[in-house]
Amino acid sequence: MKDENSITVYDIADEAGVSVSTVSRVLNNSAPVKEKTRARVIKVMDKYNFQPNALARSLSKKRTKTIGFILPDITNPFFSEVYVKAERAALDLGYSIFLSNTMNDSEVESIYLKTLVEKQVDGIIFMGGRANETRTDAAFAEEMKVIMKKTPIVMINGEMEGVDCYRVKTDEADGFRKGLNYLLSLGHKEIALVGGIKGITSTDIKLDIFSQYVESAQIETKEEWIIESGYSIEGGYEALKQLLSLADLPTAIIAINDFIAIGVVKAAKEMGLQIPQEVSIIGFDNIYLTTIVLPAITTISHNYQELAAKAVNIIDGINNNQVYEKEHFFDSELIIRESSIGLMKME
Amino acid sequence: MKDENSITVYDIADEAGVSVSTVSRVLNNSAPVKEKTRARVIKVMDKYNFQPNALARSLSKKRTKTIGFILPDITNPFFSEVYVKAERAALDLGYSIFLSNTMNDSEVESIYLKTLVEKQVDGIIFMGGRANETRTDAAFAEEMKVIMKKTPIVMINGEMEGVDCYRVKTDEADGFRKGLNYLLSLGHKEIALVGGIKGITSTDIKLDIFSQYVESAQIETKEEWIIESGYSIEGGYEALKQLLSLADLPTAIIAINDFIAIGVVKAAKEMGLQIPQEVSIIGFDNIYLTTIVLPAITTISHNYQELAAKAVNIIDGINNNQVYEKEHFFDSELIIRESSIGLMKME
DNA sequence: TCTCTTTATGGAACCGGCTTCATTTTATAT
DNA sequence: ATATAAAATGAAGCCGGTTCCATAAAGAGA
Repeated sequence: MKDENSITVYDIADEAGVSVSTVSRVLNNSAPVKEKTRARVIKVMDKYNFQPNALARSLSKKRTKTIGFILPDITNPFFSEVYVKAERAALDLGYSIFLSNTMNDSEVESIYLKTLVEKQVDGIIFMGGRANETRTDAAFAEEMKVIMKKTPIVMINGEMEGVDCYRVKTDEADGFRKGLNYLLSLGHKEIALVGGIKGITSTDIKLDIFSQYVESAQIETKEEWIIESGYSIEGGYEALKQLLSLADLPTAIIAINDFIAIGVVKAAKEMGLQIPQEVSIIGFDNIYLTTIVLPAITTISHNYQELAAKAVNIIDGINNNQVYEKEHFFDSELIIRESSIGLMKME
Repeated sequence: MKDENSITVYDIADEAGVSVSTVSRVLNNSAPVKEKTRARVIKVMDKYNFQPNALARSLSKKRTKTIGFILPDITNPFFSEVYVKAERAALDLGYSIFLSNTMNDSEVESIYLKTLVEKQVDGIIFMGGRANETRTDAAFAEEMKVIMKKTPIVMINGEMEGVDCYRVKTDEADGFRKGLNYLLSLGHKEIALVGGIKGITSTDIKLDIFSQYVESAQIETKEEWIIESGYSIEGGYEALKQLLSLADLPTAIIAINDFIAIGVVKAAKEMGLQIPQEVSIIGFDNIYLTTIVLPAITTISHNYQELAAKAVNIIDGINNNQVYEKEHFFDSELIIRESSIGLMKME
């Protein structure tokens, strides 16, 4: 008897007195096998606890049932929440996922990209980092294009100039409007927009909508109330301090994302500003942290589940010769919690 | 010219006028190649943007440069923070990681285990879930043993009865003593222990130490102050409510982990109990959430970096025929923040 | 210039599956 | 029982690398 750890189809075939073709057939149910023969083969497989070597299979099938997922930082709940949904969808379809944290290091990003391609992944899902900068360096776009010839790339909530990959995304414009409309419905008119970085898709979209509301006079704002302070808790923290140094405050703040909103809440608490009694605030993304801070933050929720599942489905589909649209939008939803209240109730 | 997406060493060899052996040599630097020849081969490779197929390489080398990482939930910062460190260590050694979220579903866990083995990973890192239940079902232990014959398994901060895999772990006993000693040094004596589940290693260790302190009369506690309420924020939340229903309160609470501590803080805020003025609290793990709540939570920090790196190094080493101890301990550190203050200052 | 090494290179088998095509076996119809 | 169609199985090559072994080329010493 051979070393039990390297049993191959040949060993199984030998002992069962059949050919490897037959073993392969029972393994994959790829063609009819007489019941008696099948039973015999299975018995031998069980005896040795046979597990086929996926490398060999993938090599010949040219499919690995593997997906690469690239994101900047999995400890960031915004990314991890999409990731787990994607992983679940992948599991259902029999895929495993190589997770690649780039930590926003473009060199690391390139290394991972290269590795994933060498490992013959069936597709790559890209989220955040360089993948959602509106403008990107030409070299990187070129890199992506070369990969796309061979491996489908799906971008989640991102857009990359000059790269025509698949994109699944929340309709952020619509979601942002939902947030704004909610504030308006509460009677707010003097609104600040906090957070973001110009040149990043998710910021640009929101800035744009905000301007439209201002132009149509639905919102009254001031230049100093639009604070471009990134995407982090610290960014929100600093922004509120900055706001508090001004002569007059808005009655409501809409944050670029939940981290910013959380930072604002944290700063408010430290500086004795009451939320929502003195200022209402609304976030974006509905990461679970919004429920553990006090007050829990009203926010806009993505359809994580659908979004992630779609990304995975596209990759699976492409590998089965299906054809997909390049762009797919998903709904968002207003999640009302405690950080925003009607203007009347305030103060 | 062939389809540019499936260039092989044979194509390179042809065009460069050498044999595949030579191409392989320049690819791996596995044997000397005359400078002129090497240059010629590299030139052709560059021309076609050649990327070797890692499947084929792994098949023949019997090494995949791939690690499987199994944990219950990557959205949980406790796990994700270790994960990213492991991923970084892996990247440095040229490994990719298959991340597998089990969501505590043992069926999913088994599927992943099977898949990872079929994909021929060079090793599996296991964290949480069934992997740290002191007692586990025999079938699962058996499953693990079969895998271990072929694939090294490293457990992080876990222990599984009857499974003699590699283990890297924080010295939780020592860490917990650090926490307890700190509270004592602040003058606390009446202390509650909140959270955990008996039968899980990290709980059992702490309960044990706590008892020792009680027996040696360093701590005065009551039966009702020891509340086994799991590992979640909700668990901490409920536990504090329970404590508040009692006739008398401890002056300090030591939580099984940071989530519990955060839940306690949240409940305290809602119920008007001042922390740390009325009760001090200390957590365990040093997840980053401890810094975003108010008051920021005093806690015990693991040496994530070292822990994760060790797990990866062991797998890499075993694959290079090195020999390692089965168990490796790492230091912890007391992180003093604002949730605990001296007994004198309280009230 | 002619052995004797040393260094470079090529040929072919191998890693462990899958798949096409040919062949044998079995079932169906006459 | 015989011709014919259908089902089951086997043989061999392929997927794309690596590596051992043998041969050829280059360099060293006499």
